[in-house]
Amino acid sequence: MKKPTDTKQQKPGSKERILQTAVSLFARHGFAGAGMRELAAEAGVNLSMVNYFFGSKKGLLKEILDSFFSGYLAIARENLAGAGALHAKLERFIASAVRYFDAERDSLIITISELPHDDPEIVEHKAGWARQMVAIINREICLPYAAESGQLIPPTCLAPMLTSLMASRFLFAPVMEKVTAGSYEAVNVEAYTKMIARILLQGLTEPENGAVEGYAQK
Amino acid sequence: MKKPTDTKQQKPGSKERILQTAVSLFARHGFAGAGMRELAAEAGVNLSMVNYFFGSKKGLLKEILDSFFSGYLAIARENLAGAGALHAKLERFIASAVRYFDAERDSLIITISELPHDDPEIVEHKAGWARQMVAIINREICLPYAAESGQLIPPTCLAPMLTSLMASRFLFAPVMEKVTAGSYEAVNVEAYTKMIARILLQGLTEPENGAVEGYAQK
Amino acid sequence: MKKPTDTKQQKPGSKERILQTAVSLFARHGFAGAGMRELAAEAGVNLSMVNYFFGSKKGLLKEILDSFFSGYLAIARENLAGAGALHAKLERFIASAVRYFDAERDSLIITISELPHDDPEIVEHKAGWARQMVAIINREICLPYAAESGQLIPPTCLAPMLTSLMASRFLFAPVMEKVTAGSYEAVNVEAYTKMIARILLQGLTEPENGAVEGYAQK
Amino acid sequence: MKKPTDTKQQKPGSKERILQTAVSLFARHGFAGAGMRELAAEAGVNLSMVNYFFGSKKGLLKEILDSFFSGYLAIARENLAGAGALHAKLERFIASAVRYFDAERDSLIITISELPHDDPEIVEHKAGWARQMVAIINREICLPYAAESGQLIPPTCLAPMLTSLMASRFLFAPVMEKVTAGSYEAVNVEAYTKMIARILLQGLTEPENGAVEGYAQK
DNA sequence: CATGAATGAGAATTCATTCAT
DNA sequence: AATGAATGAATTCTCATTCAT
Repeated sequence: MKKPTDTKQQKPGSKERILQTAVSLFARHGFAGAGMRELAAEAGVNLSMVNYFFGSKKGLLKEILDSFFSGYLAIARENLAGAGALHAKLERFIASAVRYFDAERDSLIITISELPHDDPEIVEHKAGWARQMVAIINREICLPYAAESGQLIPPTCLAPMLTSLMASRFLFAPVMEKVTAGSYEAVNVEAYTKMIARILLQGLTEPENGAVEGYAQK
Repeated sequence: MKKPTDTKQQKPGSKERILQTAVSLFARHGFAGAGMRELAAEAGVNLSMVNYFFGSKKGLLKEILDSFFSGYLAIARENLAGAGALHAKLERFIASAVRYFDAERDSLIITISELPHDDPEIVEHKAGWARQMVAIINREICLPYAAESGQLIPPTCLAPMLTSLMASRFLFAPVMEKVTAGSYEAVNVEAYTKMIARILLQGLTEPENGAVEGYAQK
Repeated sequence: MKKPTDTKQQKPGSKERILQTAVSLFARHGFAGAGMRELAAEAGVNLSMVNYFFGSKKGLLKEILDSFFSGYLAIARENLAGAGALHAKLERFIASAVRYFDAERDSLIITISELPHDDPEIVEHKAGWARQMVAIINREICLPYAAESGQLIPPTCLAPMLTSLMASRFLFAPVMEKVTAGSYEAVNVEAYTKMIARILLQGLTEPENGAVEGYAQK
Repeated sequence: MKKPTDTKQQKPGSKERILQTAVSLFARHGFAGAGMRELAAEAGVNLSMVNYFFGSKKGLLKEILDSFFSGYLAIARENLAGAGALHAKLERFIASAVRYFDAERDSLIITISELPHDDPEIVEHKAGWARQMVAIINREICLPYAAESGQLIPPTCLAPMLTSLMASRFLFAPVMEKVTAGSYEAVNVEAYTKMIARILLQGLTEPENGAVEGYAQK
């Protein structure tokens, strides 16, 4: 029945298409605000297929969260673990994470936006991932930092701070685009990464070197 | 005939009660995820009264956003404007803003969580407030900072960064509470404020003085 | 939206204003389709006033029906009763009735459109008026006509026919205006009256004289 | 799995059953006055099925209007087009149309009753059909009649007149039944058709032949 | 006369999900 | 793997009406 030459037949990859469409839709309307009818229509798939593949709407959300968290966690592990100066590791981590956030904007938005909501099933799911993340931050940043500086920053504070700071650009994007009438993207991701790294490592005061280069000013 | 104080009416403050309940409910379930039935029940009010007072569910959201944004904006104006060293003003602003975020946790969560969603009516509403905030940040922080350091940070980047950083604790709270099994609040707001101010002003490296005091460790 | 000479205080005649607004509103949206909120707003009156004056929405409808029917009945009585040739009386009646329909378009539309609907309370109300109308038509048209021609047309057939025929222009107006793109009114009421009288008295065949004068052709 | 003897199985034809029930219900209560709950209950169908099949309440109305108009239009085309004397064609048309109106009473009532209401979406829908009807009336009646008699009757006047006249019996039926206490149907459809044809072709005056036979009086 | 708050039922529509095919 | 019909609860919002002031 399958005709590979038939252009109308693009059935292969329904599951993947549902997932991608869901990511886009949940990011745009929020999880609760997105409808499965719209999802099915936009993915070009029969409505029942969503439940067939993912069990339920929540199942879809979990898969998206899992995918995002596991990627984020992997980046943290790769860049923060091992030997090396703390500030160098942090710089590497920020660069990788921001690049990841940029590539997975929609998943990031879903994850962050759904964070405060209190569906117990979902909260526990997120907590599982967060625990791992907090452990890494604690081991690789907080403890070394306390050792060398004497200052103790709890990882349950630092992890949110770091993540929020790096995510800010993407969370606020839709509004900021309206504010600047479209020129928001003028600051590219590399410049954005440098800003964050500088602020996080040196703070806003006492700049030692010149202006950040790499982002155009219109 | 208007009496600002409580009158002898049988249902004192229905409108106010609806608003407060909505804030709590939207923060817990998200705007789309909250139902007006539940809202009415929780506020002890007839379902129709919501529409009677606020026109629609969106009207309710707008009122919440307006209230939060106007307070945030006022704090920015009060603490950032006028003479004084940049870092001192920033420190003041952070202290006030975090205190405000803490007092208005739910409204903060609603505002931040709804930021990326794309209802045109709401986006434009938020953009109006954001424009004002960006203008202040630009005038009071970005421009002075560029003058003294030569570094240019666009206000459309800095405003989200600042806000996200200060909001992180509250955004992640429900998940972090699960992670630390309830001891998240052990870090009090003052300590949190100091952390943010230090990071923002001095960065994570080159600590000059001792550990942050003021938050207990269990 | 506001008349410059008129102040906000236009309270005299609230009842009358409600009635006129209701006529217009019911004609536009149908009785069931019109809302009392809209009515109150359009009449510039507090919602409760409608019930205060008319008891209920149905009471308002009854008053409108009564007003229209009584006028129609009076015209029938005035023009059909008494001596004179049948065709002369009919001609007079048609002229008066069409003029009346034209002046009371909205009430006519309400009356005709609500005719088939089956609210028992309203049906009985209408039947009361219809009975009187049928009696007149029978006495003044059907019986004389049967006497002179031998043909018996039941008044319960003739009354609807006459009324429908004369009302057709007004019933179909909104649609016909779209059909002819606004030039529907080019045929004025006098010409329309003559057409109906001619058709009713002589039929479409065997015309004896020239074209109807009095309506412009674009 | 199918049990042909199972009387519980009444699933086939849900869509058709909804349509028929809607016709009956809209005719009884008017479009706005009819509720979809009642419709679903009466059709023995889940409430959601209405939207599933017809998209919306309006969609249902459109389908009813389309069905009625297309039948009416077909009758006009079949009976009025082609060669033959005008009066003969008219007589044929009236006979067919009245028979059609009789068979589709409810749809007729819906169509006529909703004519004056001003939902733009519906008005345009109706205007599309009316345009076609007017064109036929013009080509097949008005123009030939003007040619042979010198009298010009605009089709936008004649089409409503004809339709109203033929519809009068059905529009007024519920009220007239109350007036005559049930004997309204005594005048059967054939007699009614003859009356209309006679009036339309010869008028009420100058009867040449005897009384109309064919309707019994009980 | 007039108002504004309040009510409870009901409006149409959409929801996520299921099931038989 | 895929479809379309079906379900029943839930959605937001509007309805006509009432009542105390």
